[in-house]
Parts: sequence; C-alpha cells; structure tokens
Amino acid sequence: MTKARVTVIDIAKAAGVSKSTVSLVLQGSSLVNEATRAKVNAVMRELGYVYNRGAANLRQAGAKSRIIGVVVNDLTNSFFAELAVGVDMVVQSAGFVQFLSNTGESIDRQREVVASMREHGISGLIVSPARATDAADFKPLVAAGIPVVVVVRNLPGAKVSSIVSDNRAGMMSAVKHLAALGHKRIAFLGGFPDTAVFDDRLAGYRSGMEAAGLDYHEELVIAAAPSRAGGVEAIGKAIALGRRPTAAVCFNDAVAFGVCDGLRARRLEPGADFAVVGFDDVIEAQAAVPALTTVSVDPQGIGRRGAQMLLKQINAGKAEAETVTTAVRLVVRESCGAGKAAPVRTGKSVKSKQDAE
Amino acid sequence: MTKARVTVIDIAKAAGVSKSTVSLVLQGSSLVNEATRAKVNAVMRELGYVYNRGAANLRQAGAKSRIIGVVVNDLTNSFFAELAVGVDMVVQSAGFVQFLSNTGESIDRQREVVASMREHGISGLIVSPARATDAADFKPLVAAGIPVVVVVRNLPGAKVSSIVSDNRAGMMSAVKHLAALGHKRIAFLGGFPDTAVFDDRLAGYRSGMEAAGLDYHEELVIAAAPSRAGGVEAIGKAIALGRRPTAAVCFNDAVAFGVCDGLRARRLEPGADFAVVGFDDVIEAQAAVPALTTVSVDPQGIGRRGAQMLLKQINAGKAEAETVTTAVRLVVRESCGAGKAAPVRTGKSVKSKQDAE
DNA sequence: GTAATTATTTGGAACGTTCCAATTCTGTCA
DNA sequence: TGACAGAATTGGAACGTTCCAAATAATTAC
Repeated sequence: MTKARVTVIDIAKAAGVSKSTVSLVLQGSSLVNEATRAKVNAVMRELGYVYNRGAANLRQAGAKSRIIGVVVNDLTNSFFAELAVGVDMVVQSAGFVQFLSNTGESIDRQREVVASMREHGISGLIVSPARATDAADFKPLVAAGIPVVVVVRNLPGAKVSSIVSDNRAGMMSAVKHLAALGHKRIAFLGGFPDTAVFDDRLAGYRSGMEAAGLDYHEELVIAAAPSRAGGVEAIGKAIALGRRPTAAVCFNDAVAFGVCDGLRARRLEPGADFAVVGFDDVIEAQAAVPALTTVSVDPQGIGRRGAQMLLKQINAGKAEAETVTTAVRLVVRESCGAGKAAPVRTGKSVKSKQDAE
Repeated sequence: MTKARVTVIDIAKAAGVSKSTVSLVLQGSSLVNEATRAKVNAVMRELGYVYNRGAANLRQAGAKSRIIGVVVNDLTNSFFAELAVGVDMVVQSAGFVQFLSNTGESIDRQREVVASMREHGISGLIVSPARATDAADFKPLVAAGIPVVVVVRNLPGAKVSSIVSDNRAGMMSAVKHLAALGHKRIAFLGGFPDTAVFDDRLAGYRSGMEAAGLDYHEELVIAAAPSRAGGVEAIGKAIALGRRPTAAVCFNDAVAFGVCDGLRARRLEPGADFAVVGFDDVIEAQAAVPALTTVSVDPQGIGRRGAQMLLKQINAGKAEAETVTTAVRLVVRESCGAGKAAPVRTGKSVKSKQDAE
C-alpha cells in the first residue's frame, strides 16, 4: 500500500532523460543544459523525490556521508548542551548533520556509540571523552581515515586534535583576583585528582598563589566529586581546618554552588563572609544569588571551534593533529565579595536564556 | 595508503565460506553452524571488519536504518536537553541511534533538518515543533510511512502521535495551592498567546480560580515573552495595576525567575512579600534562592515515553496516532511563601546535577 | 544401502546512487 | 559538404549488503 520509493530512474523516465543526467542535476554539475536541469527539477518536485544519501554514500565510498558524530558525557549539564549547540551551528551550515550521543560518563556506552557511529559512516567525530578513556580507543578511527577532535578533556597519548580551555591560566587569574582582594588563605575545592583537567587547574592554582607571593599548603587542596554535593563536602572539611581559609577557588561551578550551600548551612554568607569563585560560567552562574564570580570558558565557542577544526580536516583529507587551547576570562560578579563593582573584563555579553515551550 | 575497506567478501574469503554465510552470521541467524559462526566472528575481529549499515540499509529498503531523528527548539534550555537525554536512553538501548538537531525556533531550519534527516533514511522522528509550525509540515513523512511523534507542543491539525504534559491540571493545582495559602488576587504572567501551550495553561488558571471561588479578571493575565526578560516585564505591569495581585503563576520557570528579579528590583522579596509559582521544574528551580515552587513536568520522562511510543510504531509497521497527556505534579518549595514546610507531594527525588569536565 | 529429511551453505540478483568511457548532438570552419 | 571541436547526454559497471531459490552435506529412517 505504501507506494514504492521514487528513485532517480523514475525521475529520468518521467523527464525523458537518462538516470545519469538526473544524477548530474543532483550534483549541480555545470555540464547539464539549463533547460534540462529545470525540467528535471520540476519533475523531482512533482513526484516528491527524496534523495537517498545512503545509496550515494555507498558508491562514492569515501568520507562523504556528511554525518558528523558528537559524543558528550552529560547532555543535561548545560556546559555540554551548549557545546553541542555550538557544534551544530557550524556543522549544519556546512551542510552536514549531527549525530549526537550521550555517554553519561560510561566508557562502555562510549564504545558502543562510537562503534555505532562508525557503522553509519560518520565522516568525523567530536568527542568529550568519558573519564578514564583509553587514549588508544580512537586509534581505529584515525587509522580508517576518520578525523577525530577531542574537546574539553584532552587525551594525552592519542594522536588526535584536541581543543581544551586554558584551565591553568583561568585558575591562576581567579587566585590572583582573590589575592588582590586581600585574601591570604585560599583553598582549592573539589574535583577528582585523577583527571588531566584537575591537574591543570591545580597547577594554575599553585602558580597563582606563587605569583601572589602566598604559600602553598597541601591541606588547602581538598578533592571531592565535581558536583554540588562534592562542594558541600569540601567546604565542610575546609571549615574544620585549624586555620580556616577565607576564600576558595572551586573546580567548577557546580562545586561552587555546593560550597555556597555549605556556607549558608553554617550561617556564613557567600561573598560577604567567605569568597568563592567557580569555573565554567554555566548559565545558572549569573542568575544565582549571589551571582557567581567564575571563569568563563564559552562552551559554545569551543563547540564551534572544534567543529571548524574537524571540517577543515575532513576537507583536507588528511590533517595534522593540532592542539588548541582556548582563552578563558574571569567574570567578576558577587560571590567573591568584590561587591557590586561593575564586572571587569566582561567582554561579550552572555546570551540570556529563553525557556519557551 | 589508507587500505581499502574490509568487506564481507574479504571476510568470506579469509574464513573460507561464502559471503552469504557471513551475512547470516552478521544477522545472528540460527541457520548457521556454531563452528562456522565462531570462525567467521574470529576472522571479522582479526581483520577489523566494520559493518556498513548504509549498504545493508540500501538492500532492505525499509524503515530499517535504525536511526531516529530528534528535533528540538532549544537545546541550551535544560528542559529540552533533558528531554533529549530521555529519548537517547530508550533509543540507544533498543539499538538505535539518535540524530539530534536544534532548530533554535526557526521554522526554516526545522524544514532543513527534517529534510536532511529524511535523506538519511531515519526510521522515525521525534519533534518538538518550532513555533508556528504548519500542521501539514509532517504530512510527507507519515505518507512515506515514517512515524512521527510530536512532543511538548501539540500540533492540532496533524495526524501524528503526540505527547504533551497536562498543562491544564498543572496550572490548576498551582492556582489552588496559592488560593489555599490565602491569596485572592492571583496573576497569570508570561507566555505568547498564540500557542497551544499558552491556551492550555491559561485554561488551567481559569479553572483553578473558579474552583477556588475566585473571580477571573482579564487584567491579571499578562502575556510576555516566555523568558526571564518577559517575566521582568510582566511583573512590572502587574505591580502597576490599581489593585495589585499578591501572587502569580507563571507561564514557565524562566518567566518566574524574571518575576523574582523584578520583585527584588522593587524591594519586594519573592516568597515573603509576593508568592510566585513557575512551571517546568528546570534544574535551576531547586537551586535558586528562594527555591522555586513549580509544576514539575519531568522532561526526561516525556523523552522516554515519546521514544517508546515511536519505537512501538516503528515495530508495528503502522500504528494509530495516539495522544498522551503526562501527569505533572506541583513541587512546593519556597517562592510561594509556604515557608520551609517540608515539600508536599514531592514524589521521586530529582537527580542532583553533576558538572564534571 | 538408498531414500527421505533436515541442517547448512551458496551463487547470483537486487537496492539507488555515482563514475567512467563512450556516444550523440550542436554548430563552425575550411 | 565533410571534418572537427565542444557541449550535452548516456549506458553500463561498480559500491557492500541482503534476499531468494537452489544446491550440497549431514542425518535419519526404512
């Protein structure tokens, strides 16, 4: 009952030309006569033809599927959602489509989705690898000539392009800002020590302390889950310290929010009684009370850049693996106690969110 | 240099069987001898074979691509991000993959991505249509036998399945809650009047007022963009009213946040001086200060349900268009002024967000 | 030991496109 | 008018799979 698919041959027959000509029209070749082209297009419209990319792709077995895969750990995290949107923007305007999957930080899931994407013939992959991803995991892909761009977290051993934000510089500027505000004991709270991102941010913290002429005390570095709950836990430990800190830089914004919660639970007002600075500048950061001073990393920009890099590699056929570090900037709001001072270095405005159903 | 693709024929040759047998193994047919199967599988692993779904799909020209398309308006809105995650969960565990695209509320973009998805041979589509989507827009899809499930916003004329939350009941319970708290003049703030969702929520508001024995005053319904900015604008107008309201139900959480902002700008404390209730229960709702009382719609659940419905239709070959309305529940927090009273009807706990890079 | 079953395996012929080499159709020029 | 160039068109032959009907191998029944 459902009528058979309209194929290029049907078009050819109806337009009185050969299938080759129709194919030529499809690819916008300049070899075909203007009148014929018009005729063919008309017939296509009339019969409701839909291009079968699968078939085309089969013939021109190359990286021409125009599908690019995107894999993230946690889409519900607005950081990654924005990243995906950034990718989608450039990918879509280049005539590609996006295959998006969510690993939920599961390495098995990641393997599954990547395999599935491969079967579907993606022409490139952008991935924010799940924790503990093996650097060799993407080896087969690149061996098969499929460009891979790693974002957000870098994969030390892998010979793929990557684009990460400047965690070191970001954390350093956060620490320097707090030091300039007069703080001497500044804690580093949250994050899992086994990750590269943690290492980078911690390194930035140490450099910042040093640059400000402050001593580094191991007790002030308190690891915890990079989540709100982790933040609560970390600030608890920090406050229990003999000489308690007066300020903290946090592994990320979620931790920072948790720290604020923990402070309030102890009748301390974030901003006034204790300075806290986050990292990421997630959407909630500016809406929270007090608004969070944080290091803005522009996830959407990373997505766009990653996509551009990937497309470049796809078009080039073969490209060197390059590593890019994107700049970050400190956005001063209220939680650091800098008061209502106009935000410094605020740069471009953050797009206000729409919540429209 | 890049060695040619390993095909089923290569496997056949290496394993000393015919390509047909390899194909049988691929599909897990029970016709093939256990020993042969093992042998073939071994060879496949050894040669690093990757299945070419495109080719397979070409042969068995049916709805067997195992790709399902997902189209949302605004991925950066956590509501839709969660929805997409819900879809991904069930879709992925059913062995399908997800094609996700973002229209950014642009109807042209929507047309583009849907067309592109069709070319790629999706076996089904889940869509939260952009505003002003024509009901006939998905006609060709269903005519071609591709099941479509519309979520969140319904499309009156279209003969497709849809799954929307119970906007009416949700808004009604919000109003009744405020009335029970003693409020008499309750406003309805935000939202664009030309949408079905707006109509439903407004209807719920009216029913709620009526049920509580309160009069409906047209002046208390103030439309505005369904965004934070819209909320600020709406509360401004509400407060300028002769007899100002003492409480408001908002079109959604974003509006509610804007209303809170607007209140504070006038030295009114949300919760204490003016009660506000949102709609959606986005992640930020519980983290905000004051925590937002809102109607929880469980976007992830909608995503899961939508995906299940779609898969059912795909498997059934042909399914009737059904419409499902999902239950919602009021989550009482602080912004309604119900104080620190333990949340009533809190149901299942909301998963705490992780922000882990 | 042969016939009848049953269990495996196997060559093509599709599927809808693109590519290649070859063909036909225009004129144009001597 | 015939030869020639360029423009436009065209039949196959791929691409990597699945399906079908048919062939072969293994087993059982008489």
